[in-house]
Amino acid sequence: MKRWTLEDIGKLAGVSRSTVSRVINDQPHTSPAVRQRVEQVIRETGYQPNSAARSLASSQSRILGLVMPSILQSAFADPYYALIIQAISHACNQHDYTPSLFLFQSADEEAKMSQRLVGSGLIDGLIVTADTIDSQFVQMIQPYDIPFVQIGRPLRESAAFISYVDVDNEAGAYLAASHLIQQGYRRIGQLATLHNTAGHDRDAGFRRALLDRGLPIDESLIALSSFSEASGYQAMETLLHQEPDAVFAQSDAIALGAIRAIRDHDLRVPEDIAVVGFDDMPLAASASPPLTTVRQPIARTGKLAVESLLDIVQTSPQPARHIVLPVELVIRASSGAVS
Amino acid sequence: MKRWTLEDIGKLAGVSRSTVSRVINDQPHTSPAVRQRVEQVIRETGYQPNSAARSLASSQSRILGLVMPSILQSAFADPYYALIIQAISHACNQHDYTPSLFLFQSADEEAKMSQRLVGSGLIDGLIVTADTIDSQFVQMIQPYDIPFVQIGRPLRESAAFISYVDVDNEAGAYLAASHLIQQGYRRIGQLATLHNTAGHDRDAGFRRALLDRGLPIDESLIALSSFSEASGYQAMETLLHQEPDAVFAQSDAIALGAIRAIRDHDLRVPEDIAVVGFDDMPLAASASPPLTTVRQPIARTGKLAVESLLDIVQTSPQPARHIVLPVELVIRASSGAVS
DNA sequence: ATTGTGATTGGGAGCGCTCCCAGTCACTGG
DNA sequence: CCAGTGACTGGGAGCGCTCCCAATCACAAT
Repeated sequence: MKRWTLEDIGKLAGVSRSTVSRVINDQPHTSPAVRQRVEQVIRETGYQPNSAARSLASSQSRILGLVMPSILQSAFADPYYALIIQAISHACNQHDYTPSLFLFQSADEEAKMSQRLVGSGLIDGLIVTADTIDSQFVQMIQPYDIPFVQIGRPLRESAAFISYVDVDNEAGAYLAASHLIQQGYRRIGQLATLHNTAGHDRDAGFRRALLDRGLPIDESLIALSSFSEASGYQAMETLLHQEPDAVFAQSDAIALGAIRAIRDHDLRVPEDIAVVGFDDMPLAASASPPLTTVRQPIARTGKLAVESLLDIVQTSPQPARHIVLPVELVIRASSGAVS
Repeated sequence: MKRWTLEDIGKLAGVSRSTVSRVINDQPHTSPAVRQRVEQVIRETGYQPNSAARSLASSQSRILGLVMPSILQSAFADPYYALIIQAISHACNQHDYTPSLFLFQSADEEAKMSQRLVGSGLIDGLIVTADTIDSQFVQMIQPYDIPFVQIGRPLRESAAFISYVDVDNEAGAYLAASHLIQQGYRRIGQLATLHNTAGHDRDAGFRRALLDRGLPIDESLIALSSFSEASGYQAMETLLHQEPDAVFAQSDAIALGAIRAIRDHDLRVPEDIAVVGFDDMPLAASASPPLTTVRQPIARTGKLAVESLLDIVQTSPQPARHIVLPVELVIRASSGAVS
């Protein structure tokens, strides 16, 4: 299978390299007749432009980097990442961009790779799921003027200069907690992760809901967890000593772990303890009992991250944009509201 | 931050473009003194070779494609994929390659993208997690002589000409079933997925174990599932009617779903029904009860896939290589062998 | 018929690298 | 002392595209 070049195609179609290029790039100034002939030849030959040559000449690679810094290592198994990766991949496909993956296993690897990442022109832009460590990684890439957007609000004050896409974690947690309060629960616990801004914001929303309804905030009812099922299980076991009548888990994985812990201690959900999660993962609907949770639009998040990034890549520098997507409460059996 | 070129660096170090190139690519025929001076300048300037130019001149992109065809869509949330992606990413980092992700949402997208994928020279090689649909995708890319390896044995007879890395699914299932038999269970069910070769091989191992011990194979004790927790739950509910005393689930996710179903029906694991899974996902150890399962070396699978692929990329055509990794049975409480 | 206008078209000049060959240099052996 | 031998080094010639400008052409206006 021969490797065709623009010149070859031009020769076959009886036109010049330039004209073929115009046809391929959908540029104006080509007569319909010529265009058609060229397209015909391209179809017949199965010609594909060489991407290296394109990149070199245009200094655009049409590759986007998807960066997940080292901290996430353990949490990476959370289906959230699978979904966000899927969404980003799909958006890239649609825009004829290629997503490349950069998972760092250690700070060293992170430092070494990020140099190469931004200096070599390999990628046109970066999507960073940063969380806690944005400080390091983002600061490292700042000097290079490479376009990037974060998924999730950055922790640092530099946030104003950084474009990001996030969901309204605070409002979501507020909804979740309010719902529990409305159901009549009073000793409402929280399984919190303060590792990242999502965790902080959810914590803030939780507290605001309690305050709004005049409930006291009992710190002993807040147990720390990380974003995993196993960790949720452990945190819930601790929390059980405080005898909560309901619990807001900062993610569905945590909630599932909590439910397992509750049941292992011969208590029932929601009769003894109601549970609300966050994320609305596919598993939430089919859990036992079906999980009341805050649905966040993961697919939209990924899509918007790609599209914002492309906007920045394709136009000149522009002010940072901050997108915050709404969330909604999905009420199922685990919070006692439906039988 | 200036974009340096080889020529710039050469000028600064008082040598030619070619010499700098030799230093960067670790080629011989450069005096230590010169080499050192050049390296010094590179360090000071933070020079990074332009990858587009490199690719164009060398016709090597140092990018590897990771392809997950459309069928997997739904199953993608299985932590297996997160782990394999992590392993591949890590191996790529180590070898200075960049992994790019190609997830196809539909057969159309698959067809359209795969053209671009193999024709444009964007990638040096492909890792395909193919399963059922290998027939289509692999056949599509065969004509282009692009190097690729599959993860998981191909279904088709063309298997002999395709390089792959797989785990010994048959032996694993055999171990699992034998273990149950040895524990004294007799009505042993299976939650099977026949979607891919892994499923077929596990089924084969399961049957061989029963035959070897002189147990009858009762088809009504085999329920079909796909690779998800929810699906495992449903399949187990069906299987419950047959009153098995033990069940082999073809994946941990399925096993977890099965356990949930069993408990929802007020039965106990392992007292009423013993459960064995497959994969040894992180969750398996911390499940309730901890899950007896077949551990497969996912990280090694990914690493070997990358390394086999690089072997093919970097050397001339060679016979297809078939790697089958061993698995081991990890005995925990869910099979009744330990309290 | 002549000039002007805008839409098309062709080709030169790179993009920054690798590959290859020819040239340079210091030594060696005859 | 000179050809012969290596180890180095420099620079030409692309890789296959995009970008830009000059050239061409058809057609309308003068």
